[in-house]
Amino acid sequence: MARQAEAGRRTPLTRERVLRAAVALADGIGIEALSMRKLAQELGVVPMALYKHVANKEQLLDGMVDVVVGEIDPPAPGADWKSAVRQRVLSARRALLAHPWAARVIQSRSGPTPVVLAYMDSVIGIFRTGGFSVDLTHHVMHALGSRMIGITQELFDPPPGPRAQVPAPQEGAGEYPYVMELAGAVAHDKDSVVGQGCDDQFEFEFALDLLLDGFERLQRQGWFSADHMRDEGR
Amino acid sequence: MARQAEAGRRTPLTRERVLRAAVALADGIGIEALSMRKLAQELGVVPMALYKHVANKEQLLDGMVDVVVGEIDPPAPGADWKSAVRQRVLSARRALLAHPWAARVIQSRSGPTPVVLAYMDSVIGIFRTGGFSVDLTHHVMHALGSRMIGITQELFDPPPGPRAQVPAPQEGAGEYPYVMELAGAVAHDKDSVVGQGCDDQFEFEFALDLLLDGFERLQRQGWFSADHMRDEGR
DNA sequence: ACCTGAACACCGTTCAAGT
DNA sequence: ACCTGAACACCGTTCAAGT
Repeated sequence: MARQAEAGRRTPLTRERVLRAAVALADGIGIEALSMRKLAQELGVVPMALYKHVANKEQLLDGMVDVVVGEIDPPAPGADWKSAVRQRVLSARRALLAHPWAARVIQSRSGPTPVVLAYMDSVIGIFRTGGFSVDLTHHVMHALGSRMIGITQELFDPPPGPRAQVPAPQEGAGEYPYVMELAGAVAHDKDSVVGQGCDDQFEFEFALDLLLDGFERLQRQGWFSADHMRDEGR
Repeated sequence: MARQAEAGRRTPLTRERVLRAAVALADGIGIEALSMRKLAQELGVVPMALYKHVANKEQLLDGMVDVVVGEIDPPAPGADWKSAVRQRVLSARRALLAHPWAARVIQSRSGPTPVVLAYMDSVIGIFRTGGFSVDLTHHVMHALGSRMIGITQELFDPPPGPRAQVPAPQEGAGEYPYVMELAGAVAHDKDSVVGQGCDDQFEFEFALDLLLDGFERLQRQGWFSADHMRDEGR
């Protein structure tokens, strides 16, 4: 840390350097612990110096998201829409998994940065050139939601340490019979993988493929949203 | 506010009263602005008095989630699994929409409270009594993710004010051609609803039904996860 | 034994004073 | 003109002093 601070005093501060340091710091100490003050310290700089390169903390977080989104592989040329989308989304997931804070930060943003917008544009483009109507593309993009960028929308964040999200077997066995049945079966299934709960990659692909298969079915049958609207009002 | 503070001094503080006040305050001023200090002030009480009823702010947020989840309608008896799940999830969505901060707070929790666990148990129960295997139930619960509790997994939070998430038509028209095409079509489609962007309810039900239809198909064909595992390792 | 005010260790950001 | 230290207006929570 002392060495980094010293290097920081030599090399001039740039937006790029600020963002990369912020990403590394968040990787290290977690996003909640990341503060302007600590980031400045890490760069061997007075806190106010950061405000020359980012307007405020919100803009810092935007920039950090851009760094992570920049790590997503470019789209594979010449693939059919289904495997192209699949590949893109799974690559996004890999990028996000490398930065545990990224999914949460992306979701806390109130709007997309140009970099994120470009990513979305490319995914939309895959559907459109794959034969999807504008209408259907619109709805499938909503259906993908943040899964489009590799985010698993689980109900609870994966606990950082060893799994202990479900109450111990004896307690709650009567109150939550179905939860216990399910938890028991999962534990038995995966007892080769010590301490691990569910196979998150499998679950992610399961849901993704379910959606992609659904999209394919709708596209083939020429689905159009007007067919499904319930009355004039909408 | 002065009247509330006075009433607060009379009525003894209870966990219930603290939680209800916190929910009302978050509804009013937003979750970011909710602080232990402001909540205490609203109740006409010194900040430290709150710590008699909630251990810390995390536990306060847990309690607030429980209040919202308590507003979800009980399961409809005698319905088939598909409409029972559908009804439950849409009711959860109604409850969450009444408290704009709720979805974000639920997702920030690291584990389920007993109240949330009971909700999950009831949804799992619908699938199990509807003929789903433990295995398939496990995977469809993951596929539903937080949609199970009515959360729309959009990439960005719905902007509070009038929509302006996409850059103005002239700028970025060349850089994001597919985004612009889609945004243009949506704007044209819904120009009866002034200022509104997408029909969030329609999008939510579109994705939900896509998933439920997929679940039904898998259940009918006796899907089993082992068929789809790629190698021994998992 | 209970309650509570002051204090602690932080924040992000402003701003005026110094170079 | 630039840079930066001190200050402002907050946090959640601790803790010792007062009743």
